[in-house]
Amino acid sequence: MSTRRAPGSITGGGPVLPSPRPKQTVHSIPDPDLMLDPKTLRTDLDTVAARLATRGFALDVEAFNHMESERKALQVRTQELQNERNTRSKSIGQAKARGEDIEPLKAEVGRLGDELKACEARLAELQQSLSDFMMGIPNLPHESVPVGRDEAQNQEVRRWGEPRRLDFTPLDHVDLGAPQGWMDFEAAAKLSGSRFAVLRGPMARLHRALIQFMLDVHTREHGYQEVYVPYLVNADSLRGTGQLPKFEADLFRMGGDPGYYLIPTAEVPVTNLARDSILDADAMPARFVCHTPCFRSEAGSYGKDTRGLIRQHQFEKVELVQLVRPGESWDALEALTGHAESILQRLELPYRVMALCTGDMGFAAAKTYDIEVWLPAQNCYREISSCSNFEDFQARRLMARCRNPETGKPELLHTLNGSGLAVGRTLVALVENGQDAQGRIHIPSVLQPYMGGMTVLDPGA
RNA sequence: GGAGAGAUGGCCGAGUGGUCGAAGGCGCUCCCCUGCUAAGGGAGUAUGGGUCAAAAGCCCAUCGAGGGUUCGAAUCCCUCUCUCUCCGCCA
Repeated sequence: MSTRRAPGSITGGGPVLPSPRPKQTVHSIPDPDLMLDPKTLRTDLDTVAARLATRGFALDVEAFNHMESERKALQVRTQELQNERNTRSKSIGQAKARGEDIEPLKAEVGRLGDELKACEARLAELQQSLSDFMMGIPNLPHESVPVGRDEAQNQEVRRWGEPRRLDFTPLDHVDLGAPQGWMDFEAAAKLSGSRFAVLRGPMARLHRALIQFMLDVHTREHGYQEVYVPYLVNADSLRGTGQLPKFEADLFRMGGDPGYYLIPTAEVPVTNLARDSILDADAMPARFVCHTPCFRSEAGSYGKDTRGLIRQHQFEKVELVQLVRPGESWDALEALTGHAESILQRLELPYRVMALCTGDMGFAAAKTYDIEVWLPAQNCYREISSCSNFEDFQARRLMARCRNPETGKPELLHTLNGSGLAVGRTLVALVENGQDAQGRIHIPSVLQPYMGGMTVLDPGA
């Protein structure tokens, strides 16, 4: 994952684990793992192209049509040949059982095999190209998404809280934390390099308190089930949520054979819980909350946010993930965004909610709200959470389905996720918004129980 | 890390080259019978894909994954993954 959006979503649901129950297999003739619905693509290509254009994605309609018509002809022919081989082989078996001479029959079917092999090979190749092509197509934006080219066209949806009026010049979190040794970037640079941090004493505790607080709110009040997951995942999982193949440069990859990747967000392991499975309707809206470290290479962000905790190779995040029935995901997105907002409200941190425009959304999202928190030292709002509905885009890659209780048939579920919240950035906001003229940092009351009753971080104490 | 065993449908479990997408049992659904309950009888019960405007139908694929042998593979060969047992080591 990179700097910007990562897929995420939320949906309502009891704190019930999906009971994955694997099952699956597909193959032989590779079914392309697609992102958009292949049927829509075939039947309504022009509309799709037009909607993608609003995101600045130029769909090569001609290339698609070309591959698709060839695929169709080839697949039909291949299946015909397979059918013929099957029936003839079957009759050979019967002839043999009757004690007839089967040599001539064998020779005949053998000839058939050559064409079949060629067809299968070409079809596999073509399916692969088609799959690669489709894997590169981003999701269709929802109609409510503002059309725009970049960040500047994002729309503010609402604002909560008033930035505090200060009668002194606010310090940023580095100036507030580093002199005390609460934040130590030099030590981190020695241990690892740039874009790492060491926290000490009360700051480390405050950081931990935030995590506990967020998990408690989401599990107790918002109906999420807490999950603990691996921080190293395989390539299949990253493909499922869309980080691969396009964004490999944003990831840390481990050496060795399995080639594990460090997770860039808990979205990857948590959403992949549903991979290759069919969830029962009664498990259905499934809501998960998960605290993990996140690792991002931040390739291409040289010189950006180099100071402080804002952009790190390693940071903690509490992630909200929802798996919902299609048709419920838009309500779920609003709910999930509200769950993330409620953390900021309780922490008394002013924020605003932005609807990302078509050009600024992540690859897999149908719609994304960014929540931006007020940072007095920067005198602006900065992203602290990104909440997205992916509809069935991720689910199609994941083969994540749920059973429709009416029809009894499996159907693709919808995935959502959002940060609830990014812990490092929340710490930054807390420190900067909570400062006073003496450089003390006031702890919001909801956090005090997690700090042993401490009400203030005092550099003099 | 060493030694061995295994992976089949929602579950259990047959199946070592041919009519097996897969016996049988369990579970589940529907129907019949039965004044409740219990018992009994019958039918159905995987997933993905193609063709089609769509449905039906037809067809293809799937017995952990990938490759190979063969006219034909759940069954034979190779590679990989995962699970279990024992030993060692560790948190």
